[in-house]
Amino acid sequence: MTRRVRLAEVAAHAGVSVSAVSLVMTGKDAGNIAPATRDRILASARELDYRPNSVAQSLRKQRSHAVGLVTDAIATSPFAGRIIGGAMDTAAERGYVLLLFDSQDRREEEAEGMAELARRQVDGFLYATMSLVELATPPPTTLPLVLANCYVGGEPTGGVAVPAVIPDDLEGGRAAAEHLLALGHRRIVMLSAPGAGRRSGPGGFPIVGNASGPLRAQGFVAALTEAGVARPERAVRVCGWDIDDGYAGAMAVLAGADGQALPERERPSAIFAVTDRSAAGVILAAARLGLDVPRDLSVVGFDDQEALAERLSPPLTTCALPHRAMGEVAMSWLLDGLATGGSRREIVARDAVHRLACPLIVRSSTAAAPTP
Amino acid sequence: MTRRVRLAEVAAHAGVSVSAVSLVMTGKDAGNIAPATRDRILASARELDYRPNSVAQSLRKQRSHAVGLVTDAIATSPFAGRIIGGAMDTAAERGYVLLLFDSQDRREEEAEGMAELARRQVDGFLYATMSLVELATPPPTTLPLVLANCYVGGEPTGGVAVPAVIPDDLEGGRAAAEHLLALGHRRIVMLSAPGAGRRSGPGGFPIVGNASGPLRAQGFVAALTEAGVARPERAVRVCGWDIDDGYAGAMAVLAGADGQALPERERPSAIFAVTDRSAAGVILAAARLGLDVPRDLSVVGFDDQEALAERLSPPLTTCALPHRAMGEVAMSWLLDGLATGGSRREIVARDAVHRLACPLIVRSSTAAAPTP
DNA sequence: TTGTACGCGTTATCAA
DNA sequence: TTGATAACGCGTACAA
Repeated sequence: MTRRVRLAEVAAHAGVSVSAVSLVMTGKDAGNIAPATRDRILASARELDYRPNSVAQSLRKQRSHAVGLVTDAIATSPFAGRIIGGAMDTAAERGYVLLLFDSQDRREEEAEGMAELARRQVDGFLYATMSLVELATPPPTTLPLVLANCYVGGEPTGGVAVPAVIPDDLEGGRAAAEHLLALGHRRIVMLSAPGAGRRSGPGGFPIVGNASGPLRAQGFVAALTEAGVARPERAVRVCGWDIDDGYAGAMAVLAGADGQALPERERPSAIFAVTDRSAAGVILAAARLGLDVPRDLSVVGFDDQEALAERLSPPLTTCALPHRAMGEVAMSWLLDGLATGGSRREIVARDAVHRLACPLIVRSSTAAAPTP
Repeated sequence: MTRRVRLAEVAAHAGVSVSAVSLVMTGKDAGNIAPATRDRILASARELDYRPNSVAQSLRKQRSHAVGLVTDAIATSPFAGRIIGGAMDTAAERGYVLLLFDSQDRREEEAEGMAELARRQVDGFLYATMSLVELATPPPTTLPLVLANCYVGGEPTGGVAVPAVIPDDLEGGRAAAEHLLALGHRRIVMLSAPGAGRRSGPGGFPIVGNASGPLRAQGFVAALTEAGVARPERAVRVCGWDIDDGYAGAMAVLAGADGQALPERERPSAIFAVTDRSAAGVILAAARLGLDVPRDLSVVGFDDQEALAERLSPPLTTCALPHRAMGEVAMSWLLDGLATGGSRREIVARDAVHRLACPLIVRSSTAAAPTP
């Protein structure tokens, strides 16, 4: 165990004062320290393997260069962890480190978790959620704050909005629908998922609920409406987020009471599933019914979930959630704000909520509609 | 923005000395501070909302009560993030906070990432990997260290082994096989995955590779051998980890050259897939072939992956990877070690590598073998 | 029982 | 161009 080397030891080793070493280590030596002295100090530092103690630096400079990463379940979620990757890389690039607090959906613990991190003198917070949710109230902190994958609904609290970076689920839904329409599909069903249900733990700040299902459906309906499809709202069925939900939904739509596939004209030629998992259920249902994807049925998913969308048989056409980009952009905003003074208001000076595109990834689960 | 309150301000407010406040705040007031004074101090602290500055505490006490959580891709992985959950809860319970560094599989960055955290004065490290891997060399640090979901292969370096907590994949594989055998299956195929391929980035420490596939296969073969099944090694096919791998593997085993399902006696009555994802592919293949699960084919997976195993149609019988427990146990070891002196040797005093059971979760994808 | 003084490792100010 | 010294906020021996 190599002992920790203090700055003072480097000074002694090089035969100079601590301030000289400090100036050199912080790069403020230009015009202050003779090059020869500088080199001697650097040599000593290297030889002793000196590493500045950032705890002491934080105390002295009143800046920790650490930010709190607070998440609801993201560190344990199937795929949204990419937000962490983006945030971490961006932070590391700029010399920041991440203090993690994941409430694992016990929202009432978030307040004390954030308080603990504040006690640790984090310079600001990134608050990220597993799925797109509307928060009824901002996370409880007075430190600089940026949201990722969530946003504060309603009117700005106290006149100051909380900056947020979220995916553009609505446009994603529209893109998915337009892709199918362009392929000639007209009998299209969307398997959606329930929207906002108000939730909140005791002592936790309230959230309004998952918002992405309805948004995707809204974009879907808009596209169908513009294409002149009659009564597109009826094409939306509210099922759920998971494989079994997609399976059940597809069965209900594709099969008759006898459990056999309906005749081609009576069943949809394409299904837009609200998640890749749901789409996996659809593909499974199609297989059970003897329907070939994409010949008999086109399927579009949403999320571009790792190890799923690309690996299905056939590989799934889907809308990619820009998780990594959300992490990067949100962290950039936060650090920019910290650099230029740190007041939350300055961060907000940009758009309060910024939407990132969900690009459509076309794979093999979609094909032209059968010609009538 | 409520200004930060220092201990000195509390002292002034309560009309006492700083040391009195300090004694009370650290709980060392018994027999030192008059109860009345104590209450006055507590009242002032509450009123001013005083929070001890842990940066200053760390500097003074030379302990940060922070540990570095270093991961290869875990924060961004489909399911292994449960390790983080377990580690975080255990740490929080004991007043520790987590500094996150995720290399996102860029192993050459781990050394400098850990160095940065060491600079931040973390008291120790938890090193966790996404999948069970054998490391050729321990992560580069002299601080107390515990591994989760990975272990250092070969002889202990420098005479001191690195403590590790890993899943017992071998016993899991055995349990899966025994479950199928108990159901009367004899024609069982395992769809395994390739094992250790030596990897390493420039400057990164080498790892030997993923070890769980071969271990699961080894347990599987052992069970079959004990049951008297002939040539069980031939029952293992090396495919891959993902849905498409399982799909292809199942097709190869269940279907003939014409793409139709083989007659019952010529195909396996049960398939053990190396992961739940692979098992999903198997189920999909069975559906395409018109085979019913579990009537015509029993399927067992491995991992108990969230939002997958339980949500498949039918819900999947599988071996649960004890991710959360690994995080908890590994963190407990680390913190115990830190408490009792902190030398790595003391942590090792327990077993160097501890294997956690992978309990079999029986759901609906397995049933008795068809009677001959 | 309370208060004083010093140290933790660093940076910033100011004098030499 | 350098070096001594005072903070940063807290913990703790030791003196009062």
